[in-house]
Amino acid sequence: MKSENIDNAWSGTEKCRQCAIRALVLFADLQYEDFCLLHLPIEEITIDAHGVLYEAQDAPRYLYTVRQGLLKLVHDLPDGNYRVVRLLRQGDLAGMEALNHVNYIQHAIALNTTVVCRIPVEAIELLNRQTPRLYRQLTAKWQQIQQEADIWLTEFTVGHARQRVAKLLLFLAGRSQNTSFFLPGREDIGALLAITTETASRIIAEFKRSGYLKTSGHSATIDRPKIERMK
Amino acid sequence: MKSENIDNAWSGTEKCRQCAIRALVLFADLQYEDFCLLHLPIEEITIDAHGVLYEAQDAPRYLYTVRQGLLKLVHDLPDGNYRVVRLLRQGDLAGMEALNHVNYIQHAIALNTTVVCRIPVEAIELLNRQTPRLYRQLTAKWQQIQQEADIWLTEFTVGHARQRVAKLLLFLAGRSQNTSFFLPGREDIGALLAITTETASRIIAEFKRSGYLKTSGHSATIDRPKIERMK
DNA sequence: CGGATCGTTGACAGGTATCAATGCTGGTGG
DNA sequence: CCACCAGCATTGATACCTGTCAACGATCCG
Repeated sequence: MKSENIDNAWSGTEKCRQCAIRALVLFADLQYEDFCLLHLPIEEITIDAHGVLYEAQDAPRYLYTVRQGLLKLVHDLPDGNYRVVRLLRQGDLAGMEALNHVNYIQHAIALNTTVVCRIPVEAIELLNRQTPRLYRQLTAKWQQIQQEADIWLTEFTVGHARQRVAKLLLFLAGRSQNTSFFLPGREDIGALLAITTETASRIIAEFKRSGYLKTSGHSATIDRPKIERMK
Repeated sequence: MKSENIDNAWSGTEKCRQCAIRALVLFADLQYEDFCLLHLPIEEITIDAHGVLYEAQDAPRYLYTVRQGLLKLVHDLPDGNYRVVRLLRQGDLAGMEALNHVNYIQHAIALNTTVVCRIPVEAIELLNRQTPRLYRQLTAKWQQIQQEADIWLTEFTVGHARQRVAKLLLFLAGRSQNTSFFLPGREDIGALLAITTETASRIIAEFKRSGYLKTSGHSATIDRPKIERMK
């Protein structure tokens, strides 16, 4: 389920400096001498679909940067159901609770094959003590999370089920044109939008019949203008 | 609408040190010498019900600590409706976006008479450069906001309208027993729970008829066990 | 006192949840 | 390689809930 490619500290650090998505992530502002302070290993971890990155109540020892793939943050409900409270993709951070030594609040589960960088909390804390340049990125990430949570609340929990599904599809399709994206299972779509699995299925099926959406396995493409009009 | 009691920097600083809710807020960890670094005025502002603390798109120059009262963060929707994305009360922070020099995202509006401390962003930034002791509180607050947003999402947007109203009442009543609390107008309740004003009204009225809820103006008390059972 | 705003209630239509049955498909083992 | 199975997706029937539109009562404030 979880296959780790372990690098030693040095090569991990070196990889961080050369990271293709560095601008997106935590270490964007760091300079050469800052990287030299990183003595704890940052590991790149690959998780298969349905694999668990961490569970709620796990000891919060790591912070994760998503390099590829899609993760869901799952909040269990007392009645046995669950709600997906966020989707994480390239450049997003998972497990920031760890920085406050609070247990993880939700489960982080991969929807498709996902690659993350696992950063020990102590590495962040150490770096924070030595250089001020990390804080800006940290607070920026926090605020981004907050902002996205608010958008989530106003986009995905308001209006009729058809409109919510349309918005979700646009979110999943992202900014890229004509490229395919990962379409979650109907149960997850339901948990994302606070609708039932059956309703999610009906609407997805309807979109497919109308030609607004084409799928092949979990890969999908949309007719963007048509979907936009349903919002 | 907005009545300001302006203190000069020194007395404001002195008041911060002696603040009754200091443990709840940003300056909990600060020591005497840290307070001496505060050269910018922190003002205490009183806002009447329906008063506006700030509006989305306002220049983000201040951060606010809620000392008393209740604020709603309002997100306008394209269709002219609005959604309340958070409620702020004693010890909460409003306008943390300002720390990242991002315009305020929502409107902050008082539900009842509210007292806040207005802290200039530069004061925070200055303090951050001089002492590391503020960061822990700041990140703790960010994380609290994130966590509450997720709880909001799972509590207030899931289940039937009756259950949502029950959860909201429990939230508003807080931990205190038998004390009255502020009950927002039906339109706000609707915007909080993603239900219509009419549905909110029906359910509140039903709770009142059942004796689970007693109101007098905007002041209310609940029969906690009964309400708990409706969740 | 009167008007404006807010809260309550009714009737009805439409949407969604629920329960249940039937297709579909990818993966497994013979 | 194929048959089979388990899990997922789809679809139908129905009841219930909520949104919508509309009217009326209550309350606050000038």
